[in-house]
Amino acid sequence: MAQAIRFRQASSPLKASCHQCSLSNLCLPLAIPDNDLDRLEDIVQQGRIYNRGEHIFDQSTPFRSCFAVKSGSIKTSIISEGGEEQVTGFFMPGELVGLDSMSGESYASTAKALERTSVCEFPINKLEELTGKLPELQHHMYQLMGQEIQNSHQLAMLLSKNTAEERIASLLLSLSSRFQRRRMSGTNFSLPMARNDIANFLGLAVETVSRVFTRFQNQGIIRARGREVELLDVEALQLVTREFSRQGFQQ
Amino acid sequence: MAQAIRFRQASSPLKASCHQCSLSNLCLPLAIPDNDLDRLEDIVQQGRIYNRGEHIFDQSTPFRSCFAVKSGSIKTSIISEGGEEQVTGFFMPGELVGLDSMSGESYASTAKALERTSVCEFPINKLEELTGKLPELQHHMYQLMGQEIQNSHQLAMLLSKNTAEERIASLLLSLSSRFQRRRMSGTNFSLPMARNDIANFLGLAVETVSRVFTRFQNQGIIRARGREVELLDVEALQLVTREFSRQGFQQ
DNA sequence: CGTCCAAGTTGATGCAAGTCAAAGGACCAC
DNA sequence: GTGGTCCTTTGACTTGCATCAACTTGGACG
Repeated sequence: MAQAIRFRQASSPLKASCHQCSLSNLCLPLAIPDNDLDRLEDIVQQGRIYNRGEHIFDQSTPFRSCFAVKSGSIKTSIISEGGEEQVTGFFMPGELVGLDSMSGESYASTAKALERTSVCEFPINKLEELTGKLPELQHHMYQLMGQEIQNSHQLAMLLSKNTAEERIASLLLSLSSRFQRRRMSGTNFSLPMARNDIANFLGLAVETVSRVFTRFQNQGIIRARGREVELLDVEALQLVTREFSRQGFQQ
Repeated sequence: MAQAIRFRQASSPLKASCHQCSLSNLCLPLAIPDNDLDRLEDIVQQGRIYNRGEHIFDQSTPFRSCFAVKSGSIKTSIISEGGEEQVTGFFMPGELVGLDSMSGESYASTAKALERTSVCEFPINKLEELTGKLPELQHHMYQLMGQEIQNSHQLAMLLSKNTAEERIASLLLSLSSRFQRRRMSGTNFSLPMARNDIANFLGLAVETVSRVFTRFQNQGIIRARGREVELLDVEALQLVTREFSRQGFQQ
């Protein structure tokens, strides 16, 4: 057992190759000129593989690293003193997890693999050091964090202003476009998360999520069997998300 | 008119003195060793004074600068295509506004003075350049942005899980502790924002906010006349915010 | 000092979504 | 196979808060 741990520690700082990674146009390398890419590779560690349900980190873990999803997907959530969970995001390959934790000693949230998932690990002290030397990378980090704030603000807007149907339509469209950016079908995909996670993320009850799914299905907007989803009428979905705003104007 | 504008531009890069600023223990200087403080002063611009209701920036303004509140207070909000507003934050002296905009060409939100307010302006290109040279400052920026993400996640949790009473109690306690950190009374203060802003921020109707205020007042927890608020029983307020979480455990 | 308009309060009513309950699936272990 | 567990769906009922409407307060201003 002690040996196993030792072995893990010793083998953990395995160098990852950003040069060969297919995600280099989505992930951090995107911000770095080719000739500096080695310097990022020098600090990246090949993370291990997590099975569905395994924690990458939780709120009691000391904050050491940010993680880029390599394959699979991750959900992050915060858990209140009382044990209440709020899902704060879903992360797909190429996306960076842990940015919200940059302000403290421990992680600010909990990250859990939604399926078999592999990650790359960026030790934060080394990453900060590097961003101090590569202005483009620093700029990119600011951009990513700014984007993260915006996402969260959008979520707040969704939660406080929109109906169940609007929230779910928004999520489906968001997932769709993110799948598409990863060269996967934007109309035919498999949800990485359970209904429960969707419900929690969107501030709804599971039953409500389920009902809206069947309602959309009956309207011929989507087709859903379990986690398999097919968007049959994207425009209709977009219309649902905007319906609310429209009311402000006409009529 | 043209002259006035010229005059403004010429006089605008007025140097602010961080050395003498009373907020140096809250604001950016907090992260900088004394002997480097000059370098921050070199890039800060003394911003102008805004009257209640004036915009510091909005979503159509090209993103150039972050602003530190010097006196007064600011609310930020995002406005959807349909014109729906979601208040995303209230900012007090020493706090930095505009971090959510670090990812785009234009500001991601709109900032409005809630009262007569003065600010310091940090041009973003110069700030980035400086954080590249001062690791402590870079670290602090990451911390601030991480904190901003966390705040927003907390808001999402509040919006999706908590009752009207819990939301308002949370806001009052948050304001209280922030006033206190600024050496003002934490139990006797004047709300900088209107009921409307509170309602919007917390995802409630104005009427609900009003009702909860009077309910708290009848219970002897607070005393409120207009914007003047007195917290009579802070523990009771804390209890309200935790009531919800408790239910998860006992009984 | 009265006028006016925005901001705040209070009451009555309706509805979207939560809660409770129970019945299917799907998947896994044995 | 068969039993168990977890996830999802569906139905019946309940409720917190929004909405609508009317009234009050307060501050700005001529």
